Amino acid sequence: MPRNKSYSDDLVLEKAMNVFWVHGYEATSVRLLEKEMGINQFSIYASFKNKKGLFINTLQKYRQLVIETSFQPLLQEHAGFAELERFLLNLTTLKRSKEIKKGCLIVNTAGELGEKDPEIAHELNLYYDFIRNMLLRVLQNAVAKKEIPENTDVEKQAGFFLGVMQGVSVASKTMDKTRLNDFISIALAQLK
Amino acid sequence: MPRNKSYSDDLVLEKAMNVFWVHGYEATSVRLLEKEMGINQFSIYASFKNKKGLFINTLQKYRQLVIETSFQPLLQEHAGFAELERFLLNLTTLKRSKEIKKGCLIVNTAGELGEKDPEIAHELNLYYDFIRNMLLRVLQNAVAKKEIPENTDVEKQAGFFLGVMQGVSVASKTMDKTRLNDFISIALAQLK
DNA sequence: TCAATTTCTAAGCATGTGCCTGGAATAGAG
DNA sequence: CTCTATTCCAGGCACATGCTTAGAAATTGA
Repeated sequence: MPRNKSYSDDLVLEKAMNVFWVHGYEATSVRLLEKEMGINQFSIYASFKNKKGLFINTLQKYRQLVIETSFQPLLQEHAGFAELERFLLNLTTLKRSKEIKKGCLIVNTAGELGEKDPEIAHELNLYYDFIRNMLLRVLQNAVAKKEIPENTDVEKQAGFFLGVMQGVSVASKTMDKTRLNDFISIALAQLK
Repeated sequence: MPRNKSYSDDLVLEKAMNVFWVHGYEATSVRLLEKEMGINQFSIYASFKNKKGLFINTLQKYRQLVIETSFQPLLQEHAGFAELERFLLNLTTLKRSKEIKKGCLIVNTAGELGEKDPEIAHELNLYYDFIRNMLLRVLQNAVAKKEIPENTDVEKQAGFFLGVMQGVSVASKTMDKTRLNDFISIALAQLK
């Protein structure tokens, strides 16, 4: 009986994600969103409740998307030092593509909103925990494969590389590619 | 002949700095500024031209203030590894004081505005260049004092620690103190 | 074909935004 | 004291903000 939606929630969500990614949360207006998403304000509020609801959906979409693409090499069962190295060095070219230095949406959000909103903070923590666990597994694999010393404190190192990733995200907005590569290569070399 | 100002530019600037620090640039309204600075909007525009002008003055004030306080130990002529270590470990307690995780104003701004505005971007670069040079001198001292290996690539290391500092700034908003300490201690240990 | 049900459109709400203006208050110079 | 330059204050400007609502348009089952 009902009339059908003329748009896909998933598709417009991806467009919203890019808007938030470029402008941040506060600086993104609902007017701009409806323009870029190609749907009316009414539809935005009907599908995602309000601006914050849309943003949280956006963060979830981002996590899903990054896991499906960038993180894929690190999520392979056998991923070790080589995969970590390639992944990190890839970041420098990835983040700076399209002449727009967008950084990581999650890190941007942590920087802008921190823990001011509990729901959003929860979303950030989900992301960070996922990364920490992923890195932990990679480092354990690297130890098992004898790519890094046996006595490596993999827990600490996982936290360290999470910090490095956050640093790369903000540094990518002001550092040039060479310096970013230096930053990463030192972080990696330290694993021996 | 003129009537005298009833406020000190420097003093109200410091108050403005704290407002921008907590809320970021976009989310800080002129109404809130006049309230916290204790002066009328007219006076704000008379003294600092407009909101952006005030913000740029704020960034300069911040740089000056940080140099006079936090960076002081590192700017001593003989500052070496010990000073670097104490400085970095201090960051974790500093940034998280007052239950508010403000991070570094410059890094926050880089995250929020990136290079969207050239004047602001210039201000950020001034700050980063200053830090890089400061770190470079400290590392050179450390080499001279034989605290770290002679063949250390001090230029790269200076860039590395600048990246670490940026990472600490954003990580301080979500990581607990222990993890932050782990992050920093690994970065330091890597110097051997 | 028609009625039910949902989507969409456009207009508008109250409030907040950065910035400006006219005139009162204040202080120094003559 | 008077004149004048400057600061301060109140109010207001045009526009942007997040969000809502009434009604038209569209799609389905009966």
